[in-house]
Amino acid sequence: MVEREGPLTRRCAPTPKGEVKRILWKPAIGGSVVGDIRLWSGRGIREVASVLEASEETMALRVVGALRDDIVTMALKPGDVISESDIAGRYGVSRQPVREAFIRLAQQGLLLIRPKRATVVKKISPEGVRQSRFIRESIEVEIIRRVASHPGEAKAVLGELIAEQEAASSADDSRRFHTLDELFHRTLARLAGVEYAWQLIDDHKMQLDRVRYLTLGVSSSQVAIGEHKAIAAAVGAGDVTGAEAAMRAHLARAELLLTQTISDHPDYFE
Amino acid sequence: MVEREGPLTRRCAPTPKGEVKRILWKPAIGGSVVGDIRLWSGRGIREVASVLEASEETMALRVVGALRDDIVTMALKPGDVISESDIAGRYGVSRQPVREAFIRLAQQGLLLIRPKRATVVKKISPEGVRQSRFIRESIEVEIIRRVASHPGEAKAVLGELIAEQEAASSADDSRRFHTLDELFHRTLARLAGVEYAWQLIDDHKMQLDRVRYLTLGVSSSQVAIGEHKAIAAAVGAGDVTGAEAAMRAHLARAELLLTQTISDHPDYFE
DNA sequence: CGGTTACATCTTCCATACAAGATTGATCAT
DNA sequence: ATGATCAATCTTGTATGGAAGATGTAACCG
Repeated sequence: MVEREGPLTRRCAPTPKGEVKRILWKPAIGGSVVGDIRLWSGRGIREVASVLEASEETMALRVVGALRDDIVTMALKPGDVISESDIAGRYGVSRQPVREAFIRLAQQGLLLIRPKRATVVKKISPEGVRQSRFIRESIEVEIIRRVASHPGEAKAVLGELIAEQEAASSADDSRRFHTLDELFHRTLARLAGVEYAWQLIDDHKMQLDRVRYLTLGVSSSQVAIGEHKAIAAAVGAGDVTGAEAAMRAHLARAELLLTQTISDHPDYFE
Repeated sequence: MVEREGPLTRRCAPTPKGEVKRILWKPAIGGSVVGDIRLWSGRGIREVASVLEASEETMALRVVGALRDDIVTMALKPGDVISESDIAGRYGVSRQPVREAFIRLAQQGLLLIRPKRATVVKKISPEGVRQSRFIRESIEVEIIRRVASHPGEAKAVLGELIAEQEAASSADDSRRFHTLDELFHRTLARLAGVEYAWQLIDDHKMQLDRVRYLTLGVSSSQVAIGEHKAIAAAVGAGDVTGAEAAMRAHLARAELLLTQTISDHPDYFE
C-alpha cells in the first residue's frame, strides 16, 4: 500500500542547504555510532543495538523502521514498556515524530497504546497468530492452485531457489535460510500474478515473523526443504490437488512450532 | 486488531470533571448541529454532511471516524485535496489530532500524503481492488469449505438472513440490503470460527466498499439473493465443492460491476 | 517573446509548552 | 495494622509557533 510519494517537480534544483542539513543531522541521530551499543533504561536496563540511519526520509519514518526492527528481532520484547520521551531521547528527536511512529506501529499491531498510561510492546496473541496463518494459508492455497494450473517457468525458478536454500542450510546460516524461505513464498505469489496482494498482508505477516524469529535454529530446515521440494514437484507436474495438499502440510507444521514456542517463552504471549 | 484499550484501575472514582468536559466539548465539535450541513471551502466549495459526535474517544479518533465516513460515502471524492488546517478549522480542533488522523487513514489506504505538498483522497486503484478481492475470495472460499464440511446450525441462520434480505429488496432499501449482504458474509466467517480473521481484512475491504457505494441501486439485488440462496443450499446439503463453486460465482459477478463503475466514474480511478 | 529568477504563499514536518488522566508512594487518620 | 487521601510524577493528548520544502506568479533579463 503506497502511503507516500516523492516530489513531482523538477523545476528547482536541489537546494544546497540539503547537504548541510544532512551533516547536521548525522551526529544528532547517531549516524557516527552505527553498530554501536548503547545503554537505555526502560523499566530496567537493556541493550538495544539498532540506530537510525541518515537518509532522506522523515524522522518519523526512520523511527518506525528502527523500532519495527527492534520488535521483530526481539530486541524489544513483548511486554516491554516504552514511552515517547524514552525513544525521543534515545534517537535525539522530539516527541512528535516518535508519537507518529507509535501510531503507525500500533495500527500494525506491534504496539499497544494505553492512553494517558503508557505504550507497551504488544504481546503475541496465539489466537491472532492462528488466524493470521489462516489468512495466509487461504491465500497461499489459492496461489498454488493458479501456479500449478499454469506452471510455465515455475519449475526452473523454484528449483533454483531450493538449491540456494540447501546451500544456506549446509552452511548453517539460519538468517539467510529464513530470507530464502520468505522469497520462496513471495516468488509463488509473483508467479500467480498477485504479488501486490502479498504486500497487502505484510502487516499480518509481521506477527508470524516474531514467532518465527523465536524459532530460529530450532526449526529443522531439512524438513522445510523437503516440503518445498514436494510443492515444486507437484507444481512442475501440473498436479493441482497434489500441490495444494503439499502446501497445506507445509503450513500445518507451523502449528507445532507455535505450541512449542509458547511453552518455551510463556511471557511473550497473552 | 485492538490498537488501544481502556483504563485498568478502579481505585479512584471517576473525577467529576468528566461531565463538565463533555459539556464543554459539545459546542466546540458541533454536537449541537449533528445532521446539519455546513459549507466548507477546500479547493472549491463543497458540502460535507458528517460532523463529530461527542464521546469519550480522543479527538484524533473522532476525526478518523468522521473522515472515513466521508470518504467511503463519497462525500469526499477521490482526488479531492484536503489539508490539516482545513479539517482542523472544520471540526474546531487544532492541527495536531487532524494530522494523526491523516496518518491513520493514509495507512489504511484512504489518503495519500504528499510530503510538504498536500494530502489528497486517494483515487481507487483498479488493480488494488482486484487484488483485495483476490484476498477476500481466497478467504471466503476457505470459509465456505469449513462451513459446508460441518453445517450445523448454518442452514437455519443463513435462511433467516436471506429472508430479511428479500424483505429489504422488496422495500427498495438498498442501504439496508448492503448491510445485510455484509452480515451474510460475516456470519459465514463466524460459523467457520474465524471472525477475527474477518476483522483483520477490514482495512482492505474499505477499498471494495468505496466501489460498492458507487454501485448502490445499480446492482440487481434479486440476482444477489439468488446467489446467496444457492450458497446456503449447498452448505445445508454439505456439498463442499458445490458451495465453493457457488461462492466463486457470487464473487465473480463483482468484476462486471467494477468495470462498469470505472467507465461510469473514470475520474475516481487511477 | 521565451526563459530564468526571486518572492509570496501554500503545504507538511518538527519542536516545545501545557493540559489532563493514571500511577505510585507517602502521609495521615482511625 | 489498616484504609483513605493527597501530592509528586509518571504517561499520553492537544495547541501553537516556526522551519523547510514545493508550487504558482510576477518581475526581470536575454
